[in-house]
Amino acid sequence: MKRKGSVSSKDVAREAGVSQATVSYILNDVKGVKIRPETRQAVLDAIKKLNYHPNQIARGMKLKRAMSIGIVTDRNVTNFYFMKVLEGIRDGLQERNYSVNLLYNKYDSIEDAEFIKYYNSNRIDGIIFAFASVSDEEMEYMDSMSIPYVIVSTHPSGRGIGEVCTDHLNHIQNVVSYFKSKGVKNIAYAGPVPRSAKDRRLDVFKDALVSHGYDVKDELIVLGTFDNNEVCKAITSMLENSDPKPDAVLAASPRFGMLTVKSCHMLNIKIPHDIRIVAVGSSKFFDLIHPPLSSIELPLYDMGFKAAEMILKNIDEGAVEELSVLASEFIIRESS
Amino acid sequence: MKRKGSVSSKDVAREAGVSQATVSYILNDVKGVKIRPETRQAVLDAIKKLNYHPNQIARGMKLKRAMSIGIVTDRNVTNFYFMKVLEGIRDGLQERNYSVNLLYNKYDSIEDAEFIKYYNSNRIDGIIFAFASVSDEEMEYMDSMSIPYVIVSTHPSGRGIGEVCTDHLNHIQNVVSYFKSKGVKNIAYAGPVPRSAKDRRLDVFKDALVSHGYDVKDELIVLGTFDNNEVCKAITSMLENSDPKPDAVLAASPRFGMLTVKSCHMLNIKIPHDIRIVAVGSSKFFDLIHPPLSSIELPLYDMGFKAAEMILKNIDEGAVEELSVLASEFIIRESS
DNA sequence: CTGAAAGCGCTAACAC
DNA sequence: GTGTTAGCGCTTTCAG
Repeated sequence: MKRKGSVSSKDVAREAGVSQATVSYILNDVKGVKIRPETRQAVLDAIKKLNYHPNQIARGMKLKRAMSIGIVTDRNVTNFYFMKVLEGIRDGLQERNYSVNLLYNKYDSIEDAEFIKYYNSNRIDGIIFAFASVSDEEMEYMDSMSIPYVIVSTHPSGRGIGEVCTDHLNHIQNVVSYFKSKGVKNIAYAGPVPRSAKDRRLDVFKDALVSHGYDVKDELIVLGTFDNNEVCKAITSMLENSDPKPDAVLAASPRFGMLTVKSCHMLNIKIPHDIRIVAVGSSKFFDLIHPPLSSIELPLYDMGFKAAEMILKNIDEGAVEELSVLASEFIIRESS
Repeated sequence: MKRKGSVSSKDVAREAGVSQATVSYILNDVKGVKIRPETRQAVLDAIKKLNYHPNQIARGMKLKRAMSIGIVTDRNVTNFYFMKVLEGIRDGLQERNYSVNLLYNKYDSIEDAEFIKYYNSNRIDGIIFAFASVSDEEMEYMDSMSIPYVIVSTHPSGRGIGEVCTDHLNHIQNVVSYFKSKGVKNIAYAGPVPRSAKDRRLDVFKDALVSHGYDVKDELIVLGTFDNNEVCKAITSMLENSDPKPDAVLAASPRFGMLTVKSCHMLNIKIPHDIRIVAVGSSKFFDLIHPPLSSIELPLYDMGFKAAEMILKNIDEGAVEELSVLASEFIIRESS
């Protein structure tokens, strides 16, 4: 399959009666180089006429840039987050003419991780880990190879630099406070088993309880697995058997939010009449269920956009930017 | 930011005491070229020792290939589908060392659509439209420029070649038949206003009704917009006011499935006791609600994978493959 | 202000 | 079997 027109800057130069260099100068707005207006116009006309498009591969070759960023995520990434973040990343990169190269985080030995290979073979100039689990080993390795990367995640990875996350934990206080203002007596928690000490959701929740004069009752805390059925069982069991019964639940993630609602439906518990529910996280789906689920919405698009800015800055200047914490928002829908 | 090692095939050649060409031959397993085992080994050793990775940009430059495929989708693509398709595409491309370049379908004039620009500037070698709306104008333009592209969608675009879709329509018959076997008297339909004559869901549904001896009752057909609230209103209104009332609903998409369930919850209609529901389409979310929603599951991963194969074939051989129709599956969960 | 020429890392004739 | 060499399309000194 041959490429159609394939007109090069050489063709443009010939057509305009100038040299290739001049074309390049004009195209890249090289500073310190002044081009006579009529020359510029001639070149511009030639470009139009020939429908010329600079070959980015060749450009990348010369500049030793792939003009592309690897976005790595886990397989089966929770759909709740990913697309919106990707949109932000895309737009952020687009402004500087970088493109999105989607990769997955799966490998046996770190040396032959896909994203490392891609970097080594010059296919990407840097990496954004988008809600992927990044191990200390990985970070160490990347640092040692001085591969530019940025991590976007709900909570800080501990790296401290080149990292985008949100302040959603702050809102847990607000949620508890909101529950209290509604006269809630017993607040339950449903969330995943913390996979690392960095995940502060449960701790913050407990603190919030205490600071609002609630007791911390372990039987009102459900820590679930990846298995939806098991989680449901755990939640329904808590809902039925605990004493006292909760009249509010904080769900630590979108999935747990959905499953809490599901559990209530199964037990015929009325939301928000019998029990109020708020989920941490964003999802379009919160509007597709009854009642619409209140939540702490993450600034997903902005997180992606910011991550894009960061990685480009990192690549350009070797600049290591601080941790960037973006504001989330407590949105009250009908479930609370 | 300088690149770390940046060792080239020239370095490998020097290290192994051979020429660059030999290195290239070995790396690419060029047919018709025999290499002495010890030479090969020496080169392989040198590669290991120097930690050499071929520069794909340079390679692409020589081969006039970007080694990358543009995946275009609509902004705000429904998360229901996209990630899984993407996974299939990725894996399909990966096998041949092509990568995924994510693009959005948004432009004023087709000539400066992002995907056209990307193609023209050699950043992508072909395009996969993944659940993006592709207009006739677009197809015409792409064909006239002989840009390789493949369309993956639920229903045929009408192009007839270079296209991946599913046989989910066939299952609509099965669903109606299933409803009948359960003694259902009145089947309603909830789906989006058909945006093109290519969308045969409603027609097929009507045919299925007739062929199973049901009457087609217009008041049991709800055609909704993109606005979730409006859709809910329309469905609840149908549920409450139609005479006779439906005791089953076929929802034409995941979103309409979710909204039908929501409407029932709002009206306190018991599923599946009072009404049975089946949705066309796939979503992880069907398991996160009560009751889990029966559905016609699309082979999303396979669709992506197939699309990847197709586009590569198209690029390599200029081969235009036929329409590929993959099998979907009627999965009965608890809602029906 | 503009042009000539070198070279990025790789592949593919064509030599030997 | 393996080496020589000529570019791919672009940017960028360095001359003029």
